[in-house]
Amino acid sequence: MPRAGLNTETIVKTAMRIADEEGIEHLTLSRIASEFGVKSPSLYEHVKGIEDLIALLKLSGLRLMAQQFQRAVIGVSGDEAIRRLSDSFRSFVMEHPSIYNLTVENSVNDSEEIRAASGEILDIIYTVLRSYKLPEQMLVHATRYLRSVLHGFVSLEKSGGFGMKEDKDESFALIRELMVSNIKNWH
Amino acid sequence: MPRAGLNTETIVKTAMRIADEEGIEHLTLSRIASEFGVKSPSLYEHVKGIEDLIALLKLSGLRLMAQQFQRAVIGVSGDEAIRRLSDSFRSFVMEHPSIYNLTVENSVNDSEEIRAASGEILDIIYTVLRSYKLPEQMLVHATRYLRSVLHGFVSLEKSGGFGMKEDKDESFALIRELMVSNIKNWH
DNA sequence: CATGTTTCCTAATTGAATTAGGATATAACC
DNA sequence: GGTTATATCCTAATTCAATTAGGAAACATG
Repeated sequence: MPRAGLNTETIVKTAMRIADEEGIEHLTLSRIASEFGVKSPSLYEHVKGIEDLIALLKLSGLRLMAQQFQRAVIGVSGDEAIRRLSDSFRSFVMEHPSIYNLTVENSVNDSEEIRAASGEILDIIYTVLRSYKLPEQMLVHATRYLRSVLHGFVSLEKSGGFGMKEDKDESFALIRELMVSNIKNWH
Repeated sequence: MPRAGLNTETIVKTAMRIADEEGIEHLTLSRIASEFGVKSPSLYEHVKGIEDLIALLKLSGLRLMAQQFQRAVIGVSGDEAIRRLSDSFRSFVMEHPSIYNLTVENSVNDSEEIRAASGEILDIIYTVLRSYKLPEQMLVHATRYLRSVLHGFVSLEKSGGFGMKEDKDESFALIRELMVSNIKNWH
């Protein structure tokens, strides 16, 4: 019987798809293996185990997020950069609900690579907000505010916390503009 | 050998403690059973299974939250009510990090009781914001804004997303006042 | 104290994660 | 092409959590 041609990258990609489409609770090594027509022990040649795989998913998610945010703010700054970043943030979470959840949890066990990718994302936000010339300490608070609003909105939206009625796009647009105004007039 | 005197309520309480103190990933029926000096099958006399228990935890958490929010805003209104609600929100999440996570996820499988408890919490927020006399549609947006900021801040704080440096209490106080101001001047 | 019910038990099943060790496909080299 | 080495995948077996079946003894009730 020929080999399946597995490798770490394809396993991570497939795992990401399963997690986002079917929910992280359905992500098992057996489930992934069956996707490739192999048995679960075969995966251990390519990933150390389920925890290692989850860490790889998290890293992959963080890097993808950093890339998308980076692209979103290329060539723009100030209010428009906040808008682009916000929309990009929301899109990422819509597209990768389960992976996004992984990226939010910080742990003392996180690898250097994961820390670096997280840091990169944070740097993008800082860079965007730095153009507003706030004092350094206020920059920290403003960044926390921006992150809180974005994370809060999209995770509540994702988890069905906003109910059916009333347009969520409208809420988001409104809140996004409120944020822009707040940061512009930060005191 | 005498009986352990188990009942649904004490099991839920113990489960809540284990989840919040040790993390939801350590919450197993065996772990709970060992806490009472019994074996895991014994628990099935009192809860239908682990999923049922989680649902009970969620309901219990929602009711506790509703109660604490209710108490926090008794006798106050307007800006001060927003402040009390915000602080109460943050305290709850600090005290019950794992249970809070359960309360955030909405599901089509949620029982009527869970929906009712969720609705009660939402009603408290609506009541607080209603005193600002916004048009009904804006009330929806403003509520979503308030919930986003609170949920966003406390979950990022809880997950270690804000790093070590800079005082988080100060960030929270600042952001809370910004929220108050935004709602007061909602346009 | 006799009886019925409830509570807790042991034993057994299922499914996921994991490890050990083996077979063979593929690669590397002569 | 043939030989050898390595990598990839396998089966078999272990552990642990959840669950179910069925039994025994505690407790409540009269």
